[in-house]
Amino acid sequence: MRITTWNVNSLKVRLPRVEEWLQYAQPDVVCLQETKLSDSAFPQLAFSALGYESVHYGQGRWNGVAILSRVGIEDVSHGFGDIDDPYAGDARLLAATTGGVRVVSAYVPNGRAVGTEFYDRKLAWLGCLHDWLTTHADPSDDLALLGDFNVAPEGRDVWDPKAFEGSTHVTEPERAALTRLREWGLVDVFRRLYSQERLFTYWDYRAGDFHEGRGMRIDLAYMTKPLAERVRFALIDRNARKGKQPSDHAPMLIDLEA
DNA sequence: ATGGTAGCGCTGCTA
Repeated sequence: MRITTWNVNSLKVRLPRVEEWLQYAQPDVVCLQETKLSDSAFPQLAFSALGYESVHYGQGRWNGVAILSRVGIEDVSHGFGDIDDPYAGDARLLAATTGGVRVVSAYVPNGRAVGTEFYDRKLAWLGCLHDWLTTHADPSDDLALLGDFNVAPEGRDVWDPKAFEGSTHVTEPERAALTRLREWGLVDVFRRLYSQERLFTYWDYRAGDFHEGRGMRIDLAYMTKPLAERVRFALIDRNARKGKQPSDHAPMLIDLEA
């Protein structure tokens, strides 16, 4: 089973590229972030025509998450449920069971700048994600949490650690929030396969960052240990960041045996 | 070179 994640930065603009990508990448499951659509504007029929069931959780304009699957979708839920969401009103979390796996598509708040209320609420949101996992899942489950985490887990996950000093995405509290997720029972399955630097998923549109190699690895696949044991291959599809009207993020593919 | 681009939507915000 091929499970994937992609921050598309507007599904309205990106739909032709997503359709093309579905046909050559042949994913079984796709987690999307930043669709920037309302549920009523979500192009369910376009995906259906390509053989995918889909579910979407969106408010329009900003945020928005979706899950596509060609192996069935059941037990859909969105948001943190009973847990008080520090970004209430934003559509940032969607879960569904597909192909025997509990799949979660997540769009972690950006945080804007250290010391702002947005940064504080980003940390709180990551705490809620941990609490939601501990109350809705078990480390022995086959669970995959994929999405745009807006945190680079380590120094090797940014093009130049010195350039990021004092910035969001690399601070100790953000990294500690991710460590807490892993300590509950999740594995960064891409990093487990590849230890080298410069394996990025995001490049700012500005200043030629993509072509200059100035990126970050902030789109992650966190899987419970039973599922992580089934990972056979992983890839960041940098080709999808090239050409006309790309997203600023590249999609990531994870192949599971059986 | 003290910046730059993209998307939303119509003025400036968000990333």
